Amino acid sequence: MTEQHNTKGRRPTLADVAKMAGVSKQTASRVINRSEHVTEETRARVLKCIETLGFRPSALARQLTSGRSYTLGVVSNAAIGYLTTGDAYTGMVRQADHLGYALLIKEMREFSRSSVEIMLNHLIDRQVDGVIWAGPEIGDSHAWLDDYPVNDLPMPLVVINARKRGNIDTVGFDNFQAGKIATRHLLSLHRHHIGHISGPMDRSVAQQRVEGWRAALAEGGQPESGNLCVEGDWEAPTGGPALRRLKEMCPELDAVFVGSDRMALGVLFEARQMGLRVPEDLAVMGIDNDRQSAFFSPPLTTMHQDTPLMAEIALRLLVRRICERRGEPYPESCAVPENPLLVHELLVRQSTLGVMPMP
Amino acid sequence: MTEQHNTKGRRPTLADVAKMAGVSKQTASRVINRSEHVTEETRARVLKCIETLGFRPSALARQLTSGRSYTLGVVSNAAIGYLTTGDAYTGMVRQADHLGYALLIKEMREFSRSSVEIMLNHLIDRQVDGVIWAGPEIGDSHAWLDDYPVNDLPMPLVVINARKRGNIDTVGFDNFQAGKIATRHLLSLHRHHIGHISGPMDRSVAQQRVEGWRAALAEGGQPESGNLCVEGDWEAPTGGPALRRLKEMCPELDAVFVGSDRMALGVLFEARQMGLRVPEDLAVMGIDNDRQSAFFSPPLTTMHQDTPLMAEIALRLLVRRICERRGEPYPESCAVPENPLLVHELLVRQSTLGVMPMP
DNA sequence: CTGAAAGCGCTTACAG
DNA sequence: CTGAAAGCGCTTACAG
Repeated sequence: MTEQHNTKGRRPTLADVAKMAGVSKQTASRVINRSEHVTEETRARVLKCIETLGFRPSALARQLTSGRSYTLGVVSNAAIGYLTTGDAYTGMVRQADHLGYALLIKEMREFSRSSVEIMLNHLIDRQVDGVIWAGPEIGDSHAWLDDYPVNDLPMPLVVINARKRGNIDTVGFDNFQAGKIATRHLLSLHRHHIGHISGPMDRSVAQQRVEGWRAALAEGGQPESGNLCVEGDWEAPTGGPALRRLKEMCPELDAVFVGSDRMALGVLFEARQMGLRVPEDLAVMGIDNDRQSAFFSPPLTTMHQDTPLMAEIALRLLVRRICERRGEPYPESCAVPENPLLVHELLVRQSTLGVMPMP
Repeated sequence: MTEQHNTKGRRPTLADVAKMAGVSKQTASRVINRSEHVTEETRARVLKCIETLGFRPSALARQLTSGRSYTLGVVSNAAIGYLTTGDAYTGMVRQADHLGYALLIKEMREFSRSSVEIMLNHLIDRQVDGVIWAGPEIGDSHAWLDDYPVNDLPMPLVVINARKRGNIDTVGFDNFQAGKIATRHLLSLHRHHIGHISGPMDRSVAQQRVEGWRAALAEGGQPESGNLCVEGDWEAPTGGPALRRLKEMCPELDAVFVGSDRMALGVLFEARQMGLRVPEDLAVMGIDNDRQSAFFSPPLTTMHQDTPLMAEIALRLLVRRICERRGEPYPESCAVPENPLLVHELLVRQSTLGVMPMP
């Protein structure tokens, strides 16, 4: 049975155990917390009582007295972070479970200073041991970090998916580098008019990918292509119209680096409508490596992004910080670098290469 | 500032407020909890002290004494439920936020009776107000519900994404009906060899979709097609091989109802390889309405499934149950039906219809 | 090794 | 309308 009840009809408490075992609550507590200083005999007796009473300590009471909740706050923005957030949850939940923490999920829609404070206060009031700030960086959504005394917070905080700032722990991808590598790949195919379809330009991720693309163009001696940029919204429907705009701007367009695989799907769709052969007339590559892009038509060259891994690393870093603050040793698995910047991996498929991969 | 400190250097407590205002803790508490029985004058004085001290009540202490945590436990299986779970989170987080609850996420990998009990005990120990059992039904993962005294749990529980059983609150989709409607659509196109590619057959969702497909075939006078079923794993890579199998089993195959949009993408890919025209030679339809399927090649006919909505409804039902147990009125928005069974919507696109939708 | 006391920060009866 | 006391179920010093 899940619930044992004592004579009073409530859950058994430590006091019940102590009474039954004929010891003090303190000693019973020692047994539960595996303290050394208990006779083997006493321990056995107490354990037996715990067993027969079906006693389990109240996590709440423990949290209140010990100041440790084994709960991590996750602040996200489900409405906007949608896909990436979903993938990130996978990694965080898995790792939290592994390290013995529960995740307390809260959502934010608005990023004013006062909203941020309300959110942090909520988490402080619930005494979470640490916080992962997981909403995507939109406009100045993360500006508060610049002048907020983050180190005065009662718990450590790790930011994911945002630009690095100051000495605030941040875990994310090197989107600048990713944009560069993607564009270099297109350059290596001897394309001379390499356009870009970006995500929303108020997103730091989108900005960094654009910057990487421009840097590679300059490096490759084609800085003039740097104007061939049209803004999308990450989703498939904006891919097609953006492609048409690019074609208008530059009829010789022979390659496009698309800021997300989803928009790239829209581009491939529109290219077909326009009678453009991919990759012969137009090389197309995406970024993110959605799990379906290998089956696009043609299969999409992209940059693989391991979002669950990123989230796992963020969680480990957070646990490391928690332990450090309390002067405890941290689990070996939490020995991650201080400011990990993950890299995407180039995945070449038919949409740029034009030959079938081996079956 | 987030943190105000009293002279002792800790967060101010109710006692600090009471002392400063020259009232009892009880009265201070009344002000915080908006009790009627306080003089306007006293209230003002206490509020002022709260303000200057920067006092905020400890959520933990309140939970311990009031027996209410405004936290909902969500038990999922991120590793397996991946996409659906991600979409469901979106709805749950949004609705929880709206109703003033936080979500405590826990993951399960294994579904033995003892694992289930450990999980429930964890949640009980943390005094969650209610639980959403969100892992997908795999094999006998939900068998424990058949003989578990769910009503003896200290909190209400709502199951999503699983077969309805007994008087346990369940929220989900009518996958049987969805399979039927999908197949009827193919029948209406005068297809005579309608195959099916299912999800993993140990999943109740996959089973129900198969059953719906068979029921429609029987109803349409083509029961013999009921053998044309090949099992996939929900993901794109299994779609192609499954299509080849079906073609071997029945060279006249002229339509296929695919158990997920992702597998359907694999099917479309393979159909191209095989030189089959879609929909002329083979009508293809999926189910789920992934956000990209409108841009497949050709755009995929599918059944729209509003997973976030399902999750929202589950959360509302749970909050309703919580309030009912405590004899409190529940928010108007929580007046959902007792056992909502959501329906998919048929979305006809080119992969079955063969004409371009209006632009 | 073990225990009596105080405390975590609130709320819930019970009085007045 | 207001308050003194007890209690929620533990843990943390402090003694012995």
